[in-house]
Amino acid sequence: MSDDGRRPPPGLEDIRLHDTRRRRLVPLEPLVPGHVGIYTCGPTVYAPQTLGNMRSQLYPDLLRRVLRAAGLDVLHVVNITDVGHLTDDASAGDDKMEEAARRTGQSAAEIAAHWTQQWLTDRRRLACCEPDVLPRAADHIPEQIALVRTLEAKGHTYVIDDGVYFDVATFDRYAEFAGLDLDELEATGRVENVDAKRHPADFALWKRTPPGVRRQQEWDSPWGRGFPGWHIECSAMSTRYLGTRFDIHTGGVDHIRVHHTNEVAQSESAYDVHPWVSIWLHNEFLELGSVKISKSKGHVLVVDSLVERGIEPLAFRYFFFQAHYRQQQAFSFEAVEAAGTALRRLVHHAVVAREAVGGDPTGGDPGRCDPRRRSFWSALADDLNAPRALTVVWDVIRGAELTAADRWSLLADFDRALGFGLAEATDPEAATAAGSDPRVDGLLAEREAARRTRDFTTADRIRDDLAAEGIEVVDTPAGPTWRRR
RNA sequence: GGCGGCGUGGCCGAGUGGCUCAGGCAAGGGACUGCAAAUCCCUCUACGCGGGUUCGAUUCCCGCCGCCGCCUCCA
Repeated sequence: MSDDGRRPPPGLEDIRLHDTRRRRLVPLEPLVPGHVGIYTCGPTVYAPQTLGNMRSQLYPDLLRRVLRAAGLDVLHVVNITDVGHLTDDASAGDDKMEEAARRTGQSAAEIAAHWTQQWLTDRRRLACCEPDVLPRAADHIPEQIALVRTLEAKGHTYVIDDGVYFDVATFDRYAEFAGLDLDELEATGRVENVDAKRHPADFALWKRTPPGVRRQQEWDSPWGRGFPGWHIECSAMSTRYLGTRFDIHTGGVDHIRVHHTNEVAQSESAYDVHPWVSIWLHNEFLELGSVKISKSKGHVLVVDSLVERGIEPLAFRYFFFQAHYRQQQAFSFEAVEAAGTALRRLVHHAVVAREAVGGDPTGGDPGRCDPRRRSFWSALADDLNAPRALTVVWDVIRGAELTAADRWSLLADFDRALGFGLAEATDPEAATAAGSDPRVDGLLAEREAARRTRDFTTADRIRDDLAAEGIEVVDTPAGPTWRRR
């Protein structure tokens, strides 16, 4: 799986990433040399995951690909939240899964299974590598209870009717991670929402099921029947698979303030570690703009929204690469279509080069290839600067001095990060071979006859008719060919 | 209100104190074609506004305007 034993390609010797905690670029220094653990906040599976959500899957995928290309042994954990994610922080808030079950009449388990599958399918359609571990919160209840007990034993919790809460006053660094002002937070007047909580920022570790209520998802615990709070699952599951300290934690910017702040508080309090996570990565949002309007009509923007418009999912992957992950990116169908056009051309040129050298990626002149290899990988080593990496791709495609061997050796190498599947791709511009459809062959022969007699009216009519059914006629010196559009 | 970010050519978007400052898409011109398509070549348009620092700012500083995000669940 990994590129063990390989030297990193030129430009990828020193990887720097933007750490949210330190608010600057920092060098990647794995806790265990040669190995990197990544924890990615995955979906809460009560609803479809939007294209915006998928952005926070795409950049960890790019990250893991880059790290593997660098010769590191990567363990990528992506969690599935199938319990405990509250609709609201107040005691009135309910579990999202439970609420979805009530709303749809399906069981929480059915809902979770369905949306988990949909999400995995969408990930694959965007060419994201399968996670190495895909832990589900509901499968890790004992770990979560154990962690709450540890926190309780160390005096970081208190119990109220509603459940067990983390006492942020017991963790000095609470405000540090997100640059919070706790006094300010206290003064903002959310007090009426927090009931018996000692501080507005205190958060649920375990929620008790009220007397007389029966939940679909509930477990016995030292604090009574109930379910775990949302934040505790990430601390518990990351520890289970990556240890009490690990290298990289990813998520969306929206998580910095609450979710990740709380994860840090729990984990550093329970394990007496600091920093718990070496590097925190957060992606900015996809800017939906006017598309938001359609969301209120009940249409959410998902991978299938693209497919319905005839846009292939991989176009969105290319679109994602066009902007830096820490920058908001303006979404529009037109922009993704444009990305799709660019990708189609990219694949075309890659396949032409690949065929020309019989698929052998080991050719290429070092004098011409190495500088470009360095440019590409050093762009990605610089906090995953995919837009800059793409410019190298186009330089490789357009560069007149490059041979097919140069091109394919470079593009095959680059595709380890890009993930467009260039080694297996078929040429999107390729013509369909004669003989594959007798009817089309017949029409083309008819058209050729018309062309020979310079009866272009007839010839063009035949071409137009074929175009109307999605068949594009392509004339070549060797005769006409065609392809479906 | 607090915190953070952003405003670049028709669109999406990199980047930089000066060196012809990306790349893609679109558009225009040319080659090729009977005409197209695809491909190739060429071209165009830029750094929100006002000050300041500087020999020189799109890039640094200040102010203003506009946009977005987080602060409640959210990727």
